[in-house]
Amino acid sequence: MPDTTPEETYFAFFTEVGILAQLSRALFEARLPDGFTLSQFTVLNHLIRVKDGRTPLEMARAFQVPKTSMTHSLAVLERHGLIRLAPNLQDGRSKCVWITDAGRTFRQAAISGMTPDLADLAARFPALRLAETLPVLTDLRQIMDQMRDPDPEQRSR
Amino acid sequence: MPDTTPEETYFAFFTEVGILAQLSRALFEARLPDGFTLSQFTVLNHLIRVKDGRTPLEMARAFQVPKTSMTHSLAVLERHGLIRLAPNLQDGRSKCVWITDAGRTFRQAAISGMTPDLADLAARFPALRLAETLPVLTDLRQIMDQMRDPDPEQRSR
DNA sequence: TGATTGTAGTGCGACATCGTACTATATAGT
DNA sequence: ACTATATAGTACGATGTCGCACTACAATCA
Repeated sequence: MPDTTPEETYFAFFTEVGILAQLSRALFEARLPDGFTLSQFTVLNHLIRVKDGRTPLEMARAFQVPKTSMTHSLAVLERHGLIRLAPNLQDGRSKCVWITDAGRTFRQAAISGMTPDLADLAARFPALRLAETLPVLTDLRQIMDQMRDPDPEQRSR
Repeated sequence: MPDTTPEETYFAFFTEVGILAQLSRALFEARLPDGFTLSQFTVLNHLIRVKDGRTPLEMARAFQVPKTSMTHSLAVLERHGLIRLAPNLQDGRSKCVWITDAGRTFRQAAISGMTPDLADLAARFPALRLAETLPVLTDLRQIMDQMRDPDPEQRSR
């Protein structure tokens, strides 16, 4: 291909990333019970991978979503008994999010359900090729994270 | 890091891709007029990059979204005069989607608006590093595309 | 301590996404 | 041609996303 400007490269890159995100979302959601959402699973996963006991706002920031969206996701998860919202003893305005046993079970079941799909994928496309790109993706993500509007207010995204 | 299974690599990869998609979406939408959506811009962009005159269903498949979502996006774009829906002479059930001059202008303006952000990004993170990952992303996307449920019905995603 | 300002979470409304069910047209089988 | 089946698009309703505005509490400062 002829000359490609850096901007065009970024444009193409984000286009691919967007499509891949959509495809993987579909893949994952197909393995979740009924109408559970990827965001809901992602929250549960975060509570285990990172740590639970954090506040909703901290989690909203971690996921780059507005806090109102996080409120909604947490409400759904709590309604299903997958998390528990406890008062924050350090801050009366705030809360702490804890995953329940049911939540752990749910997450584990979801992961078990997806693993065959991922294995299938890995059989057709070597994970090593992906592993090579991971550092690039991570670095870019961190840079974009720093660049994003440091708006101290409302919006987290 | 210790042993990593291929499934874990895929899991981590999709996690990064998801976050990057979210960050780039925010970046792009911040440059679109009022309440325009990334999906709407993406449709316009597709009409120029690929070709207009296609049917809504073809476009829904290209974007991996359900046809009802495409109906909605097209309705919004048509209401704003950015596209035109013409009857399909080859198939009375169908339609053809054409971009209007206003649509071309809108897309060009949107791209111009984003270019500085991308240039800014490119200044902090070399586009070349991204370019190296592009073939991997494209290959994976194509494979996932082939794998996806060839459900002849309803759902396109 | 009282007043001001900042922050965490939520109620609400607008809009996007998408599954179900329906209509209109096309295609296949006889 | 006639019937059965498949397909393109849409109306509608349920739910997710998110901006705005509000309340409760915290932190700062005099």
